[in-house]
Amino acid sequence: MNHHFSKMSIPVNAHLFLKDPVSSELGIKIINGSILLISQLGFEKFTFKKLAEEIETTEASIYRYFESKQKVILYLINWYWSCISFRIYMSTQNVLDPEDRLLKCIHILTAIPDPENEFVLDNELELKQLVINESSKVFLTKNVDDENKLGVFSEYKKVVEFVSSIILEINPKYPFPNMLVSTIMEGSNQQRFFAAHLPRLTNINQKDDLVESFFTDTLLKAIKNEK
Amino acid sequence: MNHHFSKMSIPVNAHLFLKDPVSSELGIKIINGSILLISQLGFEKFTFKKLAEEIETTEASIYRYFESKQKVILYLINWYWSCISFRIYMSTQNVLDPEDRLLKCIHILTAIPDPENEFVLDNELELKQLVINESSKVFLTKNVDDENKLGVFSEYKKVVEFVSSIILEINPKYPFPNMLVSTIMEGSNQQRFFAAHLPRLTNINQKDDLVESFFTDTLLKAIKNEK
DNA sequence: TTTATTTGATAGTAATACTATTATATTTGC
DNA sequence: GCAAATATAATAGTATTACTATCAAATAAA
Repeated sequence: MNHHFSKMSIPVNAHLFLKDPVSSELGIKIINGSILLISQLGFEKFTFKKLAEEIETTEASIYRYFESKQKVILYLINWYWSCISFRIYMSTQNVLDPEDRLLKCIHILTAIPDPENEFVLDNELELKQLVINESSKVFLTKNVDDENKLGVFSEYKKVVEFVSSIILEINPKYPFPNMLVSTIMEGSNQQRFFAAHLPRLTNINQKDDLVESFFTDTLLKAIKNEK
Repeated sequence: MNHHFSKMSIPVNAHLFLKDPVSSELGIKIINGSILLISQLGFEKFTFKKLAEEIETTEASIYRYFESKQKVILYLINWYWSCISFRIYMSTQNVLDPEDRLLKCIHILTAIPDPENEFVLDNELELKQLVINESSKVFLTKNVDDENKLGVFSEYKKVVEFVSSIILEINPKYPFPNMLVSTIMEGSNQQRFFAAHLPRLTNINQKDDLVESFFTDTLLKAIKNEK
């Protein structure tokens, strides 16, 4: 199942663009070109000049959509988290047992979705890879506080709080729900990066993907048992 | 207890500098100036020109010690992990019970050390803050693989493997020791960043520092219980 | 005190991250 | 169908960055 980027109304914070890129052909080309080039070059070496060449337009035209390359990557990451949020909503809606709901969330947060069997939006897999490789850089700047004021991270926070509330439903006395969830969300991406580049930091082998099992195991033990 | 940077023989990978900065006055000024400026400006806005102004030398002179600003920050982070490694070695040496040893490690990895009561090297606290704010950016580049080949991350890996081996001593069947340790090492820094800038992602309040308790709790539950 | 070695001063370059201006298409409203 | 609005392209320009190169002056080692 594949759904079109432009057709899905995944909301993205309007402070991130000057002109809504999904509103025009060129805008869509900017988005798709950015995903491609950031993945290829890494965010540091990604420039609007190279992007302009790639999609056959000019730097000046791109600047009419996005104020800076930081805003572009923030836009993409924002879109990705909106997308995760949407998937979590879809897959927990009709699930009564909170533990089942929690497992669905952990799956969405930690696994690489399988387009054969799962609902996957267009561009979602490429974006996940981009988030794994680049997203921390965007958090860890002197601008976080300003960007946070603009609501750039609210989608992310909503996910954390939604999953945390399920944890509290299961164990109302668990003292660290948000820390646990944000650790899992960031940790699972980090472990995938380590698996690819610094495998001695992980226990991941070629055969099976242990990321989801590890975090599921850790989470369930953490919230269930009293010390 | 405070010990001098230059006097301690904390080893740093020799591929990271052109000329050993601890071997000269200017070299030490480059290190200390870098710590200061990277903390103030963030790594992105840190430049050798600004550093040269700060420590009253020239860009060209700095380039005789370090090939690039990336190498400088890698040097600092490398030094930090050497330092952690040294502290872990010191504080576990004479501890027989593996669980006690593990708790000491987790303390060193997750807590902000207290210079009143603990052995703390000169610059260590500033460097810890720098690692919290900047270190992920240095991992997450297209150069990781090359840097990894030069052994830049070996100190980090050694810590992971040392702590993992204690976990396996306690529970030889635990399947994810390295993942657990690296998640804790990165996660604790990340949680401190979140606490300072995106507090809704954590459960940290002003009064007490929950980072160590959270990770200790999670770790002990993870390795002790069978599902 | 000669000779290395280290540092300083200065210059230069290609690339980056923009801003500004003007011209040319394209769309839309009437 | 045409003027008016809007979107895009083409081009130029700027300050800063991340270096490299050269040469002279200061300092330390033999």
